[in-house]
Amino acid sequence: MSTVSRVVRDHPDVGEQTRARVHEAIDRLGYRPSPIARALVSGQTRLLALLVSDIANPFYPQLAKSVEQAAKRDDYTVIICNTEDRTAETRRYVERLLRQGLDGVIHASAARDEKVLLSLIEDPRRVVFTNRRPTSDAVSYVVSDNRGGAIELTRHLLSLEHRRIGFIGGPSFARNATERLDGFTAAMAEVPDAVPLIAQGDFAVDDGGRAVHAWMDAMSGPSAIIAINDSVALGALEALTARGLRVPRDVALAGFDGVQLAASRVFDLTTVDQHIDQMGRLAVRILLRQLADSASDGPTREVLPTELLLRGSTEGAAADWPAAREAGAGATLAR
Amino acid sequence: MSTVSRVVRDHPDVGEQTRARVHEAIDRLGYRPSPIARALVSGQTRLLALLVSDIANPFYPQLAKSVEQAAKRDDYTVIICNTEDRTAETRRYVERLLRQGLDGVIHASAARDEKVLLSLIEDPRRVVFTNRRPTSDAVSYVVSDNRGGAIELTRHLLSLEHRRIGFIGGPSFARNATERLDGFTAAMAEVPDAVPLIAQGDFAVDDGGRAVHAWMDAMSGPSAIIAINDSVALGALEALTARGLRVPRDVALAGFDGVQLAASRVFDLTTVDQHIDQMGRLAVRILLRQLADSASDGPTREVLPTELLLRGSTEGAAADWPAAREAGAGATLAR
DNA sequence: GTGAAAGCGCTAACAT
DNA sequence: ATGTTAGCGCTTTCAC
Repeated sequence: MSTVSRVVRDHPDVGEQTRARVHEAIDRLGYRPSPIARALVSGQTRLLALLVSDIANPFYPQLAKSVEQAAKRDDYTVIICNTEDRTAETRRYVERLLRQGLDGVIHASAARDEKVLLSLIEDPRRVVFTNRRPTSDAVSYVVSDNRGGAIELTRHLLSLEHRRIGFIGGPSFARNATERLDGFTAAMAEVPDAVPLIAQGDFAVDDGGRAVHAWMDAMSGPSAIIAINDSVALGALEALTARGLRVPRDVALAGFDGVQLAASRVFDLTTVDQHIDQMGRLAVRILLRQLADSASDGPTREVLPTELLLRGSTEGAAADWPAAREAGAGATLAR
Repeated sequence: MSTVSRVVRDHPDVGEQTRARVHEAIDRLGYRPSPIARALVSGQTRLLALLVSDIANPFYPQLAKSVEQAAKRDDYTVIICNTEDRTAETRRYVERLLRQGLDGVIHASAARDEKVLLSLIEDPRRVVFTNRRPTSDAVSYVVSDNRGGAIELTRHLLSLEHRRIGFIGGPSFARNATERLDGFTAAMAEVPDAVPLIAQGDFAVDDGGRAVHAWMDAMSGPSAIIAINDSVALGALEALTARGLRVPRDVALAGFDGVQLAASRVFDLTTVDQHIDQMGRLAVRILLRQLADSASDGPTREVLPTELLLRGSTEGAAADWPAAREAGAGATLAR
């Protein structure tokens, strides 16, 4: 019995021929070890949780796909958990899954739940943060260079002679949002007559619309808008369209993330590509390494470069504000 | 020990005061039963799998959300599995998860993998199909009235005087696709001079574009297009836009599913609403009932009514074909 | 009604 | 190098 166990797990202490005989018997009987029994004694289930704030945001399915693919190569199963940025949800999921024998967690939407998660898990090596940088410095993470990406994008808009630039931000508890805002602010400060307009949002499509309407109602609209992510940019595009403003002729528009949808000709949205797949794969690799090595070297911190993807929504020449504001019909899309 | 077990599971055979004493001890010691040990002996893990063909198709995240929410009310955890419509993936997932003690499966993308799944699971009461109707009649399902929805949509287009109507279909192994095609064909047959144009696709965004280009290249374009789902409609819209054709003025366009994105003003897409949330909730309810009741009444078969959502992409009057085909600039969106 | 004992399918420690 | 033994934390007979 224990010999079988040794063979199955490729333990060295087993004779050549014994191993062969056991292997023969195994696939003759169609024997499969029970992960449950194994989990009971070893405490390892090969289950990972991926925490995301909103699976309906196209960014997360893309991330989930890459995480899932990377994990399954090492025979791990990924459970996607929708936190909606609510700490209670994080707690519910993690408490439950921990009892189920969860091995590790990738948190792609660290927010106010960061401390709860860390205290629940106890061992910080069982967690990797991604997308949003954690505040704790005892834990590994893989994030994009959000600040740098925002700077690059903002400078591009400035180079197009935009001066009044609106930034539709995210919630202050999300580090990716604050870092992007920070980059925006820094880049704007480099140009004397640049006027930054800042709106608060919540990563949701509707937030984009709200911000646009508020600006335009106040007759103080920007000539270019940067949205905190591609979904919000979509909401902004909707609102602009509804008000008869054309992109990019009346208002330039850019997003952040680089979701596939943004590349669609219908949006043709300039955005900052996060290389989502790479980020997901790397997060998995780091986590699995930490789970395997008992050696406790410090946390791994990766900041991936972003890539500015120039598309039609910011194309063309300077914007002289206030933008032409013919009401009514046919809003034209990029190009 | 066994008494504790009885108390935890609300077993009747336990004295009033004993129960009280045990409860007291339980939350004094902070005792939590181990699902793993429980699974080892009972064979039940409260784990469900949700099989989907492509999590990046916005339809599935929406479905997953509703399934997940419904399941967690009964303390079940849902694992989302991306099959990409490949039987091998289904087998991999299900074999693995079964060993992990999977309790049940909701398959939202039944395809060529149907038989494999059923043979792997053995007990058909552990499976519920949704979205795509299965061929087996031994198993429960919840699907929309795809045929009826397609008929209603097609008739609407016909009532707008469209006669050449294109249908961008899905793969023949997907029952929802064939049922929709069937409805389309039936409705077209009701009108003598109606000319159905049929293209094959694969539920992906690109398929919409391919079909449009093929039709338009052949100079035989339809005046209205029905896409097999909202994603494909997006692809079609892209392609139409690229060719300088305006929706709905030059070509009317409609989708199927009712994903949130379709409601966006940027698309303003007429579509057939599947009531995704309701479908997901119902699938869970049926599955959990089957898992609980050992009584083996036959499979439950639910066909939910769809709802035609009229929006700007099919708005307005008759289309006289061939559509105006000015090349070049500014494609205008609906409204 | 309650406790004792066996055992779910493995792994780890120990003996051989 | 291999077999034996003792659990992992529960549920389930089976006595009492």
